[in-house]
Amino acid sequence: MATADPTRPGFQLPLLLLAGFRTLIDDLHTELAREGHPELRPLHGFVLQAVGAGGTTATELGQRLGISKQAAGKTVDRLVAVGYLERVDDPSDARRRLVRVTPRGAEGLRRSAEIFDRLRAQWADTLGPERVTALEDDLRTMASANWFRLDVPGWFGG
Amino acid sequence: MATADPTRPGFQLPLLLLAGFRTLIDDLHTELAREGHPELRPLHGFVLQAVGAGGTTATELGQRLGISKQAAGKTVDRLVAVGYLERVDDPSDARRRLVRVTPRGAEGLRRSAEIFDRLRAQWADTLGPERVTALEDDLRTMASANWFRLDVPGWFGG
DNA sequence: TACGATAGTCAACGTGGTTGACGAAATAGT
DNA sequence: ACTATTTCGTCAACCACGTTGACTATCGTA
Repeated sequence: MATADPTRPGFQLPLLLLAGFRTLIDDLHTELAREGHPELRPLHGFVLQAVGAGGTTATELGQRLGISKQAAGKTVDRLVAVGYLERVDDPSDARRRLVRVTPRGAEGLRRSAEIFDRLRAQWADTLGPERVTALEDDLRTMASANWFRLDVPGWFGG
Repeated sequence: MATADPTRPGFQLPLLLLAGFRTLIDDLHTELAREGHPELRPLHGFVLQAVGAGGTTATELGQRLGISKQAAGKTVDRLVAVGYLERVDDPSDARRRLVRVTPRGAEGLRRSAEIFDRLRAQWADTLGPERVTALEDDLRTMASANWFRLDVPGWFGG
C-alpha cells in the first residue's frame, strides 16, 4: 500500500476541475487558430481581457492578474511582439507606459468571447442549462476567486 | 467597445474552473507544508501518483502524464533531489532506469490524499454532498479526460 | 529643495514544458 | 551470427511563465 487509491473522491475533484479547464482552453485555441489567431496562447486571452478597453500599465496589470509587475511586463512584451498590444507614453506621467489593446487584439478578444460562448452552449446542450448554471454557482461559492479579479473596473468595454 | 464583456457567460466558466482548481491546490500545499512537506510542489502529487507503487520508467511516466519523456525525466530529477523518488537500475534491461516512490514519497502521497479528502468534505459541507457529486459527474462528462489517464494500471496500491 | 513613493526595466534564477541528436542496449530478421 | 531497427535515457538548446533583488527616472509632497 505504498500509494493512495487514485479513485478516492478527494483526488478526482481537482483532476476533474483541471481537465474541464484544459478541455475548454484546448478547444478555444484549436478554434482560434482556425479563425486566424494561431499565435494567441492559453493565457493571452485573459491578459487581453485584463488590459481592457481603457488601457493599463504593467504594474496595474500585474495587480489585476495577481502576478509581479515584472512578470506582467514580460507578458506584455510577448503580446506586443505578436501585435495584440501596444505601448504608448503617458503624456501626464513620464514614468508610465500605457499598455493598450490593438485592433488586432480586440479582434482576437472578440473571437475568444464568441468561442467561449459557443463552448458553454455545448456544455448546456449536453448537461442541461440548469446544471451548467449550478456548476458555475457552486464554483463561485467555493473558489474564493480573489486571485483573479473578475470585477476590476476597466474590464468592461467603452 | 474594444473588449468583450468579461461577465458574459462563456468567460466565467473557464475562470471558475481554474479558480476552483487553484483554490484546492493552494489549500493542499498550505496544509502539506504545515504537515512537514514544504518542498512538495503543485504537480508533484500527481507525478507521484502516476509513478505508482510498482514503479515506472521516465518514458512510461511521460506517456501517462501526456508529456515528453525528457520533461518526465526532468521532473523525476527534481523529485529525486528532494527525496520523494529514487532511480534504480533494471537488472533485466540495462537501458531502463526504474523510478520508484521512496518511503518519504509514499508518506507525502498519503497525506495529499487525506488532505484532498478533507477539502472535498468541506465542499460537501458547504454545497451539499449531492451537488459535489453532480459537479464531478458533469465534469467527467465534459472533460474528455484523455490527456490524463485516471485509470492507468499501476496507480493502485500494491 | 530634498525625500519618499511609484513605474519600468535589467539580471539571475526556478520550474515545467518542447525538439533534435545521440549512444547504448535490446530485439527482429535474414 | 550479424545486421538492422527500435527503444531508453540523456544532453543541449530553447521557450513560456513566474519569482526576487537592484537600480534609474520621475512624481508628489513636507
